Amino acid sequence: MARQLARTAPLAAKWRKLAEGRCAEKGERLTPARLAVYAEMLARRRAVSAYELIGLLEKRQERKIAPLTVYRHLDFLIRTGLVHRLQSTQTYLPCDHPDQAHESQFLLCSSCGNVDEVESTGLEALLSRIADERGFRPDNAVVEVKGLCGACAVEEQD
Amino acid sequence: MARQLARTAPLAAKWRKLAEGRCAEKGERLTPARLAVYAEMLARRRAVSAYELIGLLEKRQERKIAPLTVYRHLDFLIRTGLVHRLQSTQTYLPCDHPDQAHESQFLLCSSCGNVDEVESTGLEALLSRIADERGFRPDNAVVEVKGLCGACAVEEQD
DNA sequence: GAACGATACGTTATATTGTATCCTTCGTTG
DNA sequence: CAACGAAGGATACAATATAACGTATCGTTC
Ligand SMILES: [Zn+2]
Ligand SMILES: [Zn+2]
Ligand SMILES: [Zn+2]
Ligand SMILES: [Zn+2]
Repeated sequence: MARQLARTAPLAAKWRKLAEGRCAEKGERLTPARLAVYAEMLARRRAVSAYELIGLLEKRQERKIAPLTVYRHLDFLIRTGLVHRLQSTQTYLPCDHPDQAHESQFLLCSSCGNVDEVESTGLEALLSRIADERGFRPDNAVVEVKGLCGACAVEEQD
Repeated sequence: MARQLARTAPLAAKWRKLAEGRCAEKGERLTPARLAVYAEMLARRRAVSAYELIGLLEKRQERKIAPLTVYRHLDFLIRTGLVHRLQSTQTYLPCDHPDQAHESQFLLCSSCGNVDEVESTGLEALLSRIADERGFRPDNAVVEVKGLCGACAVEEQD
C-alpha cells in the first residue's frame, strides 16, 4: 500500500532494535507509522513541539497529518519509554539513555534550546524520601531545570 | 467607579499585607483587579486553570473577562512570588510558604487533585550540584512529583 | 481459511491554553 | 493641565490537545 511506503527519516539500526525490544517487553506493536514518528524525532535530536513534528512529517511524507495521529504516536513512544515529554515547554524529546526505562531529569538551556538528559539516583532517592516523610506515594517525578548550558554561559561573558 | 467596586472574594488581612509587602519590595503596583484575582485564588486554595479562574471571576463580578486580562494578572502574581504555576498540569496555585520568595517543589495527588508545596534546601543543593557538574548555570528548577497523597493512598487499600 | 475481539489508524470537529494588536484609562510627574 | 508610562479592556487569533466515530489491520481461535 502506497501509504506505508511513504518516505521516512533514516533510522539507525540501534534505534530500531531498541524500539523492537521495548515493544516486545511491553506487548506493544511497532507499526511503520509509529516508527516513522520516532525516526523523525531522532533525525532532529532536539526537543520539538507536537505541531512542529506534524509539519516535519507532512513535509517528508507529502500529505496531511491530523494532530490526533501524532499525539497517539507520541503517547505510544512515551508509554514505551522511547520518548520523554518536557512539561515546562510542552515539547517531546527522544530518550538519550536507552539502556533501561527510567525516571529522568532535564537541564534546559533557555538560550540555545538544548536539553541535556541526566540521571541521578541520588536525586531520585532524595525525592522518594521527601515524599515518604509526608505520607505521599510517588508515581513519577518531573524535574526540569532551566538555565544556561555551558556553551551559552561562556558566550554570555562578553 | 462601578468596575472597581465589583464584588471580590474576601481576603484575609494576612494575605493583603503579604501582597503589599511584595509589591513594595519589587516596585509593583497592587491594583484592585490584581488583588481580586489573588483573592479568588486564595478562596479556593487549590490549583486552578486559567480558564477556571476566568469563570470564577466572571461569576463573582457578573461580567465578561478576557483571557488576556487574567493571564496578565497571573504574570504579576507569579513575578511577585504570590502564586506558582504548576507546569505539569498548567494550573496556578497561591504560594503556601509566604515567608520569603523561594524555589518550591510540589507533590500532586492524581486522585484528589490536592497539591502540597514543600521546600527542601537539600534538594535545591543537590540540583545545583548536578547542574554544576555539567557546567550548567541553573536559573530555576521545576520539581513536580505525581502520586497519591496520604489520604488517597489509604482509601485505595480496599 | 472464516469469524471474532482487540488494537491501531483516519477524519472531522471541538476543547483548552495562551498571545498579538490596538486602543483606552489611570496615576504620576513636571 | 500636558506628557508619559504602566495597567486594563476588546477583538481576534495562535498553539496545544482531545472527543467522537467509523474503518482497517493484526492475532487468535475455530
Ligand atoms: Zn531517557
Ligand atoms: Zn545553550
Ligand atoms: Zn511558594
Ligand atoms: Zn489525594
